[in-house]
Amino acid sequence: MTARMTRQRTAVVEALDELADFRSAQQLHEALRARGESVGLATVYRALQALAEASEVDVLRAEDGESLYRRCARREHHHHLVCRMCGRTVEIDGPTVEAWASKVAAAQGFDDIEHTIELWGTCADCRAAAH
Amino acid sequence: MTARMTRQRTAVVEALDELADFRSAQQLHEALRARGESVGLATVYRALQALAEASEVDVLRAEDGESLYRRCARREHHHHLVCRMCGRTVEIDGPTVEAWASKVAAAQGFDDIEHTIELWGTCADCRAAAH
DNA sequence: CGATCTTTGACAATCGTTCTCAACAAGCGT
DNA sequence: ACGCTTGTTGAGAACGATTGTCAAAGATCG
Ligand SMILES: [Zn+2]
Ligand SMILES: [Zn+2]
Ligand SMILES: [Zn+2]
Ligand SMILES: [Zn+2]
Repeated sequence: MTARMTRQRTAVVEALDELADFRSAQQLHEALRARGESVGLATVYRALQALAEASEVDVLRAEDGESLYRRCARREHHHHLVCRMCGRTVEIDGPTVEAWASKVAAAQGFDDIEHTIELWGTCADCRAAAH
Repeated sequence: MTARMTRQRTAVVEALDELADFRSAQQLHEALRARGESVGLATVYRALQALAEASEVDVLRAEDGESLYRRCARREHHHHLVCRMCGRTVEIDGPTVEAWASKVAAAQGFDDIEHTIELWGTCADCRAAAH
């Protein structure tokens, strides 16, 4: 009933901290394997899922539908500007947008409102690399 | 080289118009079958893909990753407030948000900026139905 | 009508993600 | 340190949405 601390779980968290940007489960699995800290793929998925439920990591969907995970600095609600190519991420605050979203939704009689606000682009480095 | 008008393609467009709200490819396929206008599932996917490329339909991803399609009234850029349960959709304009999004992204040196802004909720009818 | 050339559809294949379940190991009380 | 209990792991199967394959069907045009 209590969450147990295992080698695998700490390894996943370490990999997230080390990589810093939004990464897919498979990328993390590969990174762990490369470092010698082998962890089963299913276990990586389970760890990320648990971390997401505990709000320890943020999850977002890439354009192709793959889930990307990141350990953000703030625990509070925020959004992201993400590089499509390398995953580089900037955390974004949008007080105006938050207010706008809830007002618009309420005006239409909708409940249990959630919003998805993400910005995608190509970061300066990736633009340079593409020459 | 030219797009041909076929029974299947017009059937898909008709189903979209009739259903009005965001629907998955499989839901549309089922709706067509129910009406007797049988169309292959792969064909439904191909038709939706073509329509999306031509900006004739909007596509968005449900929380479970499934793609949902809708024939919106406006062709111009806009966003959506969607009922999680029944797919009921309200088209949303957000001039403030548009300005905010491009300013924030540019300030970070990102290029080719796109944004995802979608609102999810439970519509009045679905809330009532859940009694 | 006939030739051309896109489109269709049943089915296989892909791919991210979840499930299964026997082997394993944390945490705990002794 | 030693078992017990019970959550956790991992290899592989299963899943589900989507896409690829390719021979047969049909839209368009002269
Ligand atoms: Zn980049
Ligand atoms: Zn729309
Ligand atoms: Zn509803
Ligand atoms: Zn917009």
